[in-house]
Amino acid sequence: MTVTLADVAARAQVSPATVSRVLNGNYPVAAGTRERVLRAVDELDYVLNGPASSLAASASDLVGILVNDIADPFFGIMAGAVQSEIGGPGGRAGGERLAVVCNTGGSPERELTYLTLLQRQRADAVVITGGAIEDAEHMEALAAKMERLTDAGTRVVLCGRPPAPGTGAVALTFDNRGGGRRLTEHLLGLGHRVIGYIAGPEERTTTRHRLEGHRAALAAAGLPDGATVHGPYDRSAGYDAALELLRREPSLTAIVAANDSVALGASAALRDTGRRIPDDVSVAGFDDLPFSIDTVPALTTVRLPLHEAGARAGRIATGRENEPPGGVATVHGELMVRGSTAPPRG
Amino acid sequence: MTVTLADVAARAQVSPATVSRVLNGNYPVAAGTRERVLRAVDELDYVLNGPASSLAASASDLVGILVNDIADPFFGIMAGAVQSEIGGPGGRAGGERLAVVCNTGGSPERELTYLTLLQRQRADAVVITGGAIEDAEHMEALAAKMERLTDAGTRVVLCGRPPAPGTGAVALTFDNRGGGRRLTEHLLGLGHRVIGYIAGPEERTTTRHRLEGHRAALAAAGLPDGATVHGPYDRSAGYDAALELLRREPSLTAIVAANDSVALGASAALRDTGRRIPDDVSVAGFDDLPFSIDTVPALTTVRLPLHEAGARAGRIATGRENEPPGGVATVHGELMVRGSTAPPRG
DNA sequence: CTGTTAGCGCCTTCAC
DNA sequence: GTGAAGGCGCTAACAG
Repeated sequence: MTVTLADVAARAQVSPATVSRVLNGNYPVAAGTRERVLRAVDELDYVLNGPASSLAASASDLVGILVNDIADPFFGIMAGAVQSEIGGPGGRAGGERLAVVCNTGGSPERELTYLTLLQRQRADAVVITGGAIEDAEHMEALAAKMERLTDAGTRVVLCGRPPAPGTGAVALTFDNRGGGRRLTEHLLGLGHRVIGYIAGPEERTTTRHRLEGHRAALAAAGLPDGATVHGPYDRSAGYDAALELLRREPSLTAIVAANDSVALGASAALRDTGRRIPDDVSVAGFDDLPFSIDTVPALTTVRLPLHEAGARAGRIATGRENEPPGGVATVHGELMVRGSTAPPRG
Repeated sequence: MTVTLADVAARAQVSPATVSRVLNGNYPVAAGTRERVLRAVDELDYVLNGPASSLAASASDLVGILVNDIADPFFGIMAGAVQSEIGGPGGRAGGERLAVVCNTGGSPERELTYLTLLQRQRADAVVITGGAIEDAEHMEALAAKMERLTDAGTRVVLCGRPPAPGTGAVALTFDNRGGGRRLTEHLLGLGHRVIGYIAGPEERTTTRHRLEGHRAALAAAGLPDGATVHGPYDRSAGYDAALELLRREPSLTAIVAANDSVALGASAALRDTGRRIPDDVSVAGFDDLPFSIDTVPALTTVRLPLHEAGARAGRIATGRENEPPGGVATVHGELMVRGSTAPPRG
């Protein structure tokens, strides 16, 4: 008993094709006819059948967005930005595209599964956010999957992830290495010599690059690698890791965290153990999430233009912006020096 | 070109119908046959055509989630929880649902537009998060739309929004009024008598209920309404509003904010104007977002079980949990007393 | 500018 | 347990 295009056509006394043309707006239709059709649509309260259109046109208005965790503002900001740019005119059937957000939880299998699901939906485009997992087998499977997607006409854009050559995917890479390096250079410049590092999970490009940047700065200053602890990118991991660092290196005067959430946890651990920031220990994060400016003292960090990057990814994904030369663009971070870092005592 | 079900059938030497049955797993198929089919699927790298299945089966595996702003953890947490329960990857073929997250930005029109888009996709279910807009015309249009959705078999679940009687939608309502009341009672108990209130945008149920709870507590204590400023639910609005409150009511000893982000901004304003929290002014928020425990001092607030509520909404939306009696359940908040509130000086 | 004619790829009664 | 047909609702050539 659902209303179909044919019903609308009958009521408007035109052919189904004409109704389709009016609804998709990509074909010339006489104003009077259009008027009649739209009125019929309204009167019958007709809603186009998406699956049927997609099947017939072999194209859908779905855009997939892969994120590690949508509850994490790092991903939420990018996802929101992508979304804000994928709609608008130019698309089919009113030009309204829908964002399918997929939480991978950082799991390689789910990443692949979601891409298959998106492929099944014949998604118009896919934006994959966040760093990649550095497992040879998975990388290969992922590359194959991305290649199949691009072959099928689905635009694939990596946002905050290194390029995947040969897959046809466009990459907006974050300069995690450079940001990590500048951050540590800042601490070295303040006079710190014993710096603990709380890294993210192993086997992730983001983790590795930020750590490499940190160590590059140390090496350039003639210093050896400091104590390092790995853990998830969340607050409680930062808390635990800070305690561990303090145990292993009681003389440290600064802690660099892999991201702001981790830095938040580390700060709490320092406070809970009676240390003051930055008087006793300086703390720095990465990303500059919104809350970072409101910590006390405000967090020194590296600002990543997450919104801008996501928006650009969305535009490229929907063909509203040309892809960067070579399909790769690097997005740089900006060092934000705030109150949580200061010269060491003594 | 693209591999279809028929290709798989040919390779496995069975009929298309059999392949369909294997893939959907809902009909008995001989083990040997299934084996052959799955091998063919694998060899041909076949991926089901979602739109085609949806059309034929007149059902899709898409679940819509409406949020005001996915970059806001309040919504991100709920969206993530819904997603974790709707049966994404991990299950067998057929039970894999995708979440379509729609950012309404709090706009009534976009809310309706997205619902229409979801209806067009023949979404399996729709979860609408966050408070409702209290505009008669919009409420009516929204109710009509929800009714049409439920009539078409789409389950509609409201998460953190008052019930919409007669629409067939299930509601998990937040007890904003009760939470707001308990929070203010806490401040009154500490001895505060001049309390400023930073409310959310007008014409939203969440705003109104929290404010009503606040005023109910004041009234019960025989106190008149205090100074109130309305604004968006974000940090900068809180900053500005706090300055405005201080101007209008220099003697206030406490500020209650409509939510934690607003409280964060208000706190910053207090600090920037040389006031100490809670010594000079107590501050309280609402929601207990993850960052709230890490502010200094930690924020007194009302904890809303966002994850639990979202997860439950997801289960109800996918029929894995029965709907509550009468289609309505109230979710209560918990007062979290922390360091940002203390007795007023003097 | 508008109607006619074929499918798009799959699911789903029916038979066997 | 499996195959054969019909149709889901729409779009996209073609004509006219």
